[in-house]
Amino acid sequence: MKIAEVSEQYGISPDTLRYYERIGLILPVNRNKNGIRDYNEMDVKRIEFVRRMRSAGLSIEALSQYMGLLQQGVETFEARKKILTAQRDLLVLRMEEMQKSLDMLNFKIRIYENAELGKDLKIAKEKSQ
Amino acid sequence: MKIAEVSEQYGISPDTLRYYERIGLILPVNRNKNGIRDYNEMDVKRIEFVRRMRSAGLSIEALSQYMGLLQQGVETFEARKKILTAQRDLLVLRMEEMQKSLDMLNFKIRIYENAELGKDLKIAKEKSQ
DNA sequence: TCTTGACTTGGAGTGAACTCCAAGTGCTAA
DNA sequence: TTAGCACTTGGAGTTCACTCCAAGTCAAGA
Repeated sequence: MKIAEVSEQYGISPDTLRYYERIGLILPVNRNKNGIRDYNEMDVKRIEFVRRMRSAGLSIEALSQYMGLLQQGVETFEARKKILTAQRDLLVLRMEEMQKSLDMLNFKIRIYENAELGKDLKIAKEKSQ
Repeated sequence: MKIAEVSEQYGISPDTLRYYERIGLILPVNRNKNGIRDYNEMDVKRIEFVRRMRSAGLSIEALSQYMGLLQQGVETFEARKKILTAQRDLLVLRMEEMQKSLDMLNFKIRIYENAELGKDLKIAKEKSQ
């Protein structure tokens, strides 16, 4: 799979994909005889994971750490789990915060709706007189 | 209320509070005779709102727009509601994305937990022989 | 054969949101 | 009255995460 296809499939620009490789967030991708990147299934799976996690707000730093450990075999299991659970806990906190903000937004929106209703009622009242 | 107290209370640095004022995200705050900012209840309420919304990921741009309209009286009700509902919808989308990421994270964590369990079982098995 | 287009590289540039800094002012406590 | 501290300002610097650029290579199609 070439960079353009991967880019298309996951909505990550080729520049970003190369950037991820450059900073070590994803492993160096195999090249064909012309030096063109040829992403294999494993690469693509990892990119999918990274995309998901980035879209949830995980930092590149945390992901880089995790992806690094992935390369170092079974003895890093515990460390990997630690990173993932820490990130999971952070994510849950962020979501709780967001829920509070959502409630606040909905509350305010309801106020605007009621205000409109009030206006309508006033208009209706005026018309009825 | 002085800037240090507001900063303390909402976990926003004095620099950030001044920055918000500078870019028009919050109104110019009244000063005492020495030119020191003296936040009133209204200021503080707005700061609280901004903090909540920023922590949920709303952009400063969207918030600035909204805060601007707040200053322009009743005829901006509709526009304000529009901004808030648009932001609410964005927020809901983000939260849905995050939920998917959370599911994925939990799934991976469970794998690590099971792997550990497997290791334990293997050890137990070795011991029993 | 020539052009087109996708790719390569290293490095520079961008935008959002802060964060820091230097120089200065003015209350307060010793 | 002098030291210390919290504040003021405008502007510069930082961080994160891309995003763009110039110059070059290569292969396939007209």
